Amino acid sequence: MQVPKQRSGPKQILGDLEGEVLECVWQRGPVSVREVHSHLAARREIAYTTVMTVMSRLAEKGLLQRRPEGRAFIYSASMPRDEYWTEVVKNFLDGVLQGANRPLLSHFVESLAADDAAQLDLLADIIEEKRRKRACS
Amino acid sequence: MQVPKQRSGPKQILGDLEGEVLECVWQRGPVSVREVHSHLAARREIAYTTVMTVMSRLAEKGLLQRRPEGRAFIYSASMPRDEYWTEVVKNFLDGVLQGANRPLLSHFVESLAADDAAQLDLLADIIEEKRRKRACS
DNA sequence: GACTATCTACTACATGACGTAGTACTATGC
DNA sequence: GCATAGTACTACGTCATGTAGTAGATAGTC
Repeated sequence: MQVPKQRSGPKQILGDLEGEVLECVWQRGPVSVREVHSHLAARREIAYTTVMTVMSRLAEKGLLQRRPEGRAFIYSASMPRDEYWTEVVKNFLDGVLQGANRPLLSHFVESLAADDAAQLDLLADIIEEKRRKRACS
Repeated sequence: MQVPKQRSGPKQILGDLEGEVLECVWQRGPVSVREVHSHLAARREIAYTTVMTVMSRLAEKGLLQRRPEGRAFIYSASMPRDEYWTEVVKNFLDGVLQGANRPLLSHFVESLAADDAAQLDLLADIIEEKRRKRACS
């Protein structure tokens, strides 16, 4: 039995191409449509106007900002990658962590430790802090 | 600037009605379409066949299982709520926690503590465990 | 000026997911 | 036979996303 797959990375709550575009803007921005298109087209065929439409829609959604420069628009991300992800995770966790159980927390810690053991230490520090703060109130 | 809203609860990766149906099956299952329909219809107008379709689709997706009983089907959830949520969160976090940073972790801990301070202790325990395990290897 | 390249605005289509729900058919009970 | 109950089948609308062509305007080059 397969649980429906959550998408990962910036694609989380965006379409695949949207996520790819956003990632590109984070890495290279401020950028024009042409630049993003060049970058994407290096790997596959995609029409210029497809890229342009997606960027325009992302701007409508507020994830990208744009300013005119000559005849073109220059796009930048509306928030840094870290900030975006913090918000995404925040929203997700706020809805889910009520009644978190041990297997869930266990998995969370494992995911963290798998990447970088320093994260575990960081998390432990944060928790100590919070518990200290709690003990004082 | 508003980050697109993540949906919360069982609705996370399902539609609204799908999530509601799944929740109903968890609470009352094994159930027939009629029972789920009665429960949902208590609060608003909804056609029997709408409920039936949604349940049928959830079964196709593998989230519900069904067995014939007389002319009807009896539906059950394919996995318990906890298990489902663990999987959902697992998939989400696996894609996101690479390069987790301090603000993100801070928020995570805060979300946890806001609900139930016991969770913080539980998490601290789990971390200690993992760090001990790490120190032994 | 003509031509070419570049860019956006405008437009449109397809697909899939989801919610919605009626109709037809069948089986069962009275 | 009639009424009820249940599924199969069917269909439609909306929305999000990916896809991309065309038209028109602008700028640069010859």
